[in-house]
Amino acid sequence: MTTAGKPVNPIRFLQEMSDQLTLRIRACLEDTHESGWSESKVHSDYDVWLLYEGSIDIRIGESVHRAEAGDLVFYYPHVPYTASTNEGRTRFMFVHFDFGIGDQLRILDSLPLAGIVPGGGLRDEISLMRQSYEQRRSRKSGIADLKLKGAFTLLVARVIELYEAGEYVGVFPGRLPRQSRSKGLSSLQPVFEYINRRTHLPLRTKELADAAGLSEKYFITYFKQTLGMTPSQYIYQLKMNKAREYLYQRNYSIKEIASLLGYPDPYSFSKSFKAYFHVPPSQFV
DNA sequence: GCCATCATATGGGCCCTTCC
DNA sequence: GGAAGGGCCCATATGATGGC
Repeated sequence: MTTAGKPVNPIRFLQEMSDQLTLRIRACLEDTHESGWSESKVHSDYDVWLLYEGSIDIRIGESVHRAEAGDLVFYYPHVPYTASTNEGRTRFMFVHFDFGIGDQLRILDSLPLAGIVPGGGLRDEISLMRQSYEQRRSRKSGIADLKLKGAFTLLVARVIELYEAGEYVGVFPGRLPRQSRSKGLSSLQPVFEYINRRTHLPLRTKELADAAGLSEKYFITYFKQTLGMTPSQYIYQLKMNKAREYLYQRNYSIKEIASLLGYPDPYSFSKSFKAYFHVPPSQFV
């Protein structure tokens, strides 16, 4: 997890906040088009296409990108595009979805994922996705929607993983107009670093605001706008995730963990832990 | 976009008792 | 002895609102 002093990139943030992430599929359908088909659209949510057959040219601004059969196309919200088929029939699955934390439904905007992901690195995940989709379509499983969501979560996670490994970087523009006015996660980078260096100490919002170079009140508003949670909620979740890890390691007493996480005593830590996990730390593992 | 004020809610420190 | 749980109280965080 977090190493003291090490910068928190958006992927590390996703990992640390994974308990709180929500992925909501708004629509998942297949489409078939003959050559000559074209559409110009702007979506209000994330949109992924899994191309089964044929190829599609996607124009965004002045640039044109070609997706071939097997590729995945990832669109970010509010980005106008024109898609058109080439020779022969084109078949693809499209998925509209939200991916976020709390009120913030566009948490992926901090990562350059929008673009055409070569299918080679996604073969297993796409296969599972198609299988789950087919089960839902044929109503073979009573929990098909849940399986589809699981498969799609794996697929999105794999795209993020490819980006993290340096094997893929999206080339489509991907910022919401509203967010382009703000500085996003990058301006909170000093705050994440500050928090990571001091998880063993009590942290005050005022200190974090100073680290960000903002007034305390504006910092809270800005933080919540960017991450969908308040600074104290973020720190609380971070500490609880760390507490869980320490307990799994079985190397520390409750008292030691309380101290490692900046709690003045084990009572306060225990109270916080139970409020979060609904189980006292002694019974957690 | 940024900041200030104010009322209210909440977290956390401390202490004590109880339980195992 | 270590940990849980509850009560009280205070400091701090937060939300609402409005101004520049």
